[in-house]
Amino acid sequence: MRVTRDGRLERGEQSRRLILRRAAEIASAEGLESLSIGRLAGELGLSKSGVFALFGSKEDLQLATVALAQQSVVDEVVRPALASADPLWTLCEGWLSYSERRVFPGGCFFASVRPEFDGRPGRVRDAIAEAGRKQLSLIARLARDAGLPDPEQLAFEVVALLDAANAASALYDDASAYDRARVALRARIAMPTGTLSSVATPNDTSIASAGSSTI
Amino acid sequence: MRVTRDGRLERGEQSRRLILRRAAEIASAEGLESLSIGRLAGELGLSKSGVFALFGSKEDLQLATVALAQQSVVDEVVRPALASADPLWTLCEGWLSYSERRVFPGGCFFASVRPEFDGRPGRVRDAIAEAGRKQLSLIARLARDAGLPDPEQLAFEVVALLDAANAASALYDDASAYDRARVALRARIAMPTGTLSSVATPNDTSIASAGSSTI
DNA sequence: AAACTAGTAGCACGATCGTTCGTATTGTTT
DNA sequence: AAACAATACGAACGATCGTGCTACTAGTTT
Repeated sequence: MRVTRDGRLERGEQSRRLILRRAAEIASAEGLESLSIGRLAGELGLSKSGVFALFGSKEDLQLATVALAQQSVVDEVVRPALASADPLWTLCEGWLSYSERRVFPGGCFFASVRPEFDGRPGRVRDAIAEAGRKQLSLIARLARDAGLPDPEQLAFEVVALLDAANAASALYDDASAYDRARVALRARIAMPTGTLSSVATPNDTSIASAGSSTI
Repeated sequence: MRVTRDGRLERGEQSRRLILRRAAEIASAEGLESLSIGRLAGELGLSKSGVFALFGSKEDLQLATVALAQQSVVDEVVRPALASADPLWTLCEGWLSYSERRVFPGGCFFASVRPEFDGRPGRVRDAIAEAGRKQLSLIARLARDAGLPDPEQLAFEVVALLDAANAASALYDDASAYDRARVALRARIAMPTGTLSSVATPNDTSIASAGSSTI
């Protein structure tokens, strides 16, 4: 048994994190295919073969990038929402803020890479689709918990509004799209006016355990 | 003055059409950057330099591809809608059908290429953004003509639903997304039940004159 | 101290990229 | 007939792509 972490693995993980952070930035702005190993190495001052060896293949690098983005959304949006008093609204508002604050420079990572891969089969497409399905089912579950009618239909409409705000802000540099989305969302989701309860039980279900096998 | 068309130009236009049709197919499924001149030439049995010479540069090829896709949407969706009795609903239904029928194999061409270019400045991005703005303003105008309140807000929501249906069907192979969009659209747009009037005056305004300088 | 392991770099490979050049072919104009 | 114009091709360019191989360094295990 070892009481201290392996320094080599630790160094590797740190390098992977550095690379993946940059990879997610590039992918959110220009797509997962514009993400080249040589470019990553050049921008980070590393060797091409070194970056390659840390992931084994380009596809595995893309998969790890998707996993990082997913984890980022779970940590910064999903978990706080699940711990709030009005999870559905908090999730929507948190997601809009997440896109608006440009945590990734191109806005929502998944909105950027989705059209690129929805046409070609493979593990990357499957990972992206799985993330989207989780988002949809989570919203539907929260809508059902909130007693709203036809939760699946509502989830579809909510995701549509979120994505539209992200797309419009990215393409037109028009931040008012977020307000349009908020207006539409408010009309469909009951929103608390004066309740402020930041403490709640963070009951993590299946959502929080997502994509950590590669990193 | 010439009474007959120049045979050389005619041959060139035909080649350009052949190439652009294929280019739009590839781009709608895999993106405008996965569109390589060599690949186009190989799949069509042409020479790489020949394809290149017909457009002058890769960027001009991409611009011409965008223009072709835009013209296709105008011809198959916008024009029939403007000539119908209920333009707004006909536009939405026609657009959904256009995506669902897979006129382009990847679904909506613009939904596929938008995220790829919304992060990098250039003429291609400008062309895509301009097409999106035209779509938005057309829907808003039709909503205003129909007497619906807050046309700009409605246009935002309509486009959101259209895009979401297209995205879901492409990523999940789930055709029911189109029905979800129809349900949501029906709730927001008055739809005629028994009126059938296929004849109307096709008053083309600014929409029909789009993107024909390159071809 | 020796054996082993994970990360990192250098170099080279075949393939493909966009682009350029020279040239042949075909159609139009004079 | 000659001069010109547009399409089309083949070959080659420099650059970049993903990947494989070899060697070196640093950290762990025996």
